[in-house]
Amino acid sequence: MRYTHSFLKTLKDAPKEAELISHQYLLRGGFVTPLGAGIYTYLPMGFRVMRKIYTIIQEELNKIGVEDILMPVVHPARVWKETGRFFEVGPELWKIQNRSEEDFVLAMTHEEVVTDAAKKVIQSYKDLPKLVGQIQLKVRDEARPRGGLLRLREFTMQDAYSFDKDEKELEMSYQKFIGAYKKIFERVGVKTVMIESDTGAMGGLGAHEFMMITPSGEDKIVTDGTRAVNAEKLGIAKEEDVDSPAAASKIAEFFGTAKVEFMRGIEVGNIFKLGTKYSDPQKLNYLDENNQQRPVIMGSYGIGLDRLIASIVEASHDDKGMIWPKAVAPYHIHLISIGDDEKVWNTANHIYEELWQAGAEVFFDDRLDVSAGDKFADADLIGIPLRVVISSKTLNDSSVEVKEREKKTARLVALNSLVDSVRPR
RNA sequence: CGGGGCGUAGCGCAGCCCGGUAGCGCACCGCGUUUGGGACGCGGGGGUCGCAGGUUCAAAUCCUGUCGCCCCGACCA
Repeated sequence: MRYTHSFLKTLKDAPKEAELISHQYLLRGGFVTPLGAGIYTYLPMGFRVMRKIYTIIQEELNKIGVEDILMPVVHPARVWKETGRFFEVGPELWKIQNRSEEDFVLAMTHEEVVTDAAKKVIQSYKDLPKLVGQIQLKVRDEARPRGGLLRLREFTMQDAYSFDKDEKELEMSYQKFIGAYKKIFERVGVKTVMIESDTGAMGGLGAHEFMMITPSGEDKIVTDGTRAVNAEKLGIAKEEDVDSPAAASKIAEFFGTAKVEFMRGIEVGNIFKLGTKYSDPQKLNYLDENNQQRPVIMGSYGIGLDRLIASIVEASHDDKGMIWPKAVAPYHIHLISIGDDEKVWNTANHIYEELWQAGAEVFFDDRLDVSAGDKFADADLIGIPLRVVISSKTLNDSSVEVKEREKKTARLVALNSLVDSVRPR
């Protein structure tokens, strides 16, 4: 893509509503733009990052046997009434009515819908186990959206579901997802810790969360160095509570020690052993080897994509802008031409075409009336991992400048070996 | 939902206290000079001052209501 053709517009000043660094840079860099509180449009740069993450998640889940499906965002209230969550969940569940005043809900999550679909597939122990998943919008009437992409009213989530015949098999599915999630977070460049958590409105037998540790996170974590737990599970609301007498007994009971540390994190993923929480009320049963009806044992597994994008920026930036890990960067290469010299211009255009043909995704700052400093500042802000600069300064020696976003210094590469040296492998 | 803050051009802000024909920087348009770290000169375009009432000869400014956005807390799959 050429800058002059792109829908991109960068900002020098961050909009005043943005406090978190990820929020500021994503707005300034033209990755997203707000429509309302907790509701965002993904602009081309941001959407490219979203699609990179989408693909990585799908690849890793497919590897453990998850099949991709796509469930609706508008749900007839029927299934939510079957499980009782229509009445239990509270105002976060976005309820709507159609013209006939029939109740519908917007997809806060998809357990009910996937369970309903599974009834048509799973009848026998021979139909188990099964793993399905999707990447789809979730809609929640959040009391307070916040932190840019950290807490949204409408967001994109990967959610997958396991169906097993007993808890032992569920544990195997659960472990598969833990493995896949660790690979996903590693590939997108986010360091996470897995902690024990409450099951909340999801219900079930147990749950874990994947946390990226950062002071800007809204979740609180207590750890003794080996195990970690969501502070809310211990009834701890803030850091000072860790030292309170009320918390002491719970901490001792959970960890077997009083020496614990308090941290903050962003919850980028969560996994639940649902058990029969949904299969019981929705009557998702199977016939076992002895002709006995048994409820299917379920698990659910989710990653918030928007939140993950914000987390990557929180984890990887400097005072000039974002620094995207290669795997999720909107483009591989940020190509810049300096000045309006004809030879520079022709060379840059030629390189642009060659790089695309070589399989590199290239963003070309082809503006002729913009100063070098302006272009460098934009490149640093947008944070594409590799920068290639074409200017008469180096072109006279038949070389071009190449610089990694995370490095301070550039290197010169011979023009005739450039494409081969910077193409993605 | 409680507490606090803010709504003036795409973005950042001043003007409001003390009412009198709306201003600055960035961005944008034209011409020219520039081009290795957010260039310069000259000339331009863009605003129902969030919205609705009220007070007044006159309201961005004062009063009332309302909507929106942000932050803290409660809540949070």
